[in-house]
Amino acid sequence: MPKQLPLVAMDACCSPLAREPLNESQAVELSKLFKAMADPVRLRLLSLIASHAGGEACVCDLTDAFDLTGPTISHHLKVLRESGLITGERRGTWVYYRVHPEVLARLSAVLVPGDTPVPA
Amino acid sequence: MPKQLPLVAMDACCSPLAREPLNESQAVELSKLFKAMADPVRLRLLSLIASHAGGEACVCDLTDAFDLTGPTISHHLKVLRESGLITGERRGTWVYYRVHPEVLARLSAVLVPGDTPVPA
DNA sequence: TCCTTGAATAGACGTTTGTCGAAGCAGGAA
DNA sequence: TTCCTGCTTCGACAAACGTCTATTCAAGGA
Repeated sequence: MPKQLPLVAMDACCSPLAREPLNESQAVELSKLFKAMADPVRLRLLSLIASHAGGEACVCDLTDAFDLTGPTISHHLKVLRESGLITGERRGTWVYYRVHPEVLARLSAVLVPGDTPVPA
Repeated sequence: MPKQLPLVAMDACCSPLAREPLNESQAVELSKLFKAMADPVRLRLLSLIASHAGGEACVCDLTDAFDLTGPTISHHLKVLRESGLITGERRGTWVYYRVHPEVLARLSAVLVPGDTPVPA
């Protein structure tokens, strides 16, 4: 319901870092993903959602895990959403988030030399 | 010679994100690595070094690839060094950098569910 | 010795980011 | 309707970040 944004993440990107030098736009795309993960709170949010039973977690669960205000958690969730790493869906009173594992897998593949060249 | 700093990266960290929730200190450690990679210039530097013949590149090669001043490149290399992703060595007039592939591999493993639990 | 060149450090400056309190919106219950 | 609760948006502010110029250091060559 927060209207899924660009989803830049999906077409990001690139053969492994060590195979050939990234060009500038590839680097910009990739850096958006890394930027989204470059915060301890967001990493924990991601991990909480990913490891939660059923593959999704509601915001209320997430907020309780931190000493931060609601708006701050909401802000971090928005950053993760806009980077394409998670999606949120409202069901009745609560909003549930789940991760996009393919995006994490892509990112993972970029870091190591052995993996998929770039499936599409 | 720029004196290898903490190398925090080596003991960072963690079973895959989706296996169990990261605790706070794990998240802080991991976020340092992601922060180091959360910039297009640093990603390209990393990629240039990793993909360079012989596995190393001298600063002069790197500087030429960007429209940025020497000090700026030097600053980014320092960030990468302090995160443990690369090392620099002076040989005569030039300084050569190489990446630590194990650190990238660790990071990669954290992102996907299937991989090594956490070898130690 | 002095000079030149490659690289790192110091300090300044504008931009981005993380956090908050206050206000707004969406659903459900009375 | 009105009220309450869960979540998001808005606006502000301090801290962190990326870039620059000027300076310093390190190594070699005259």
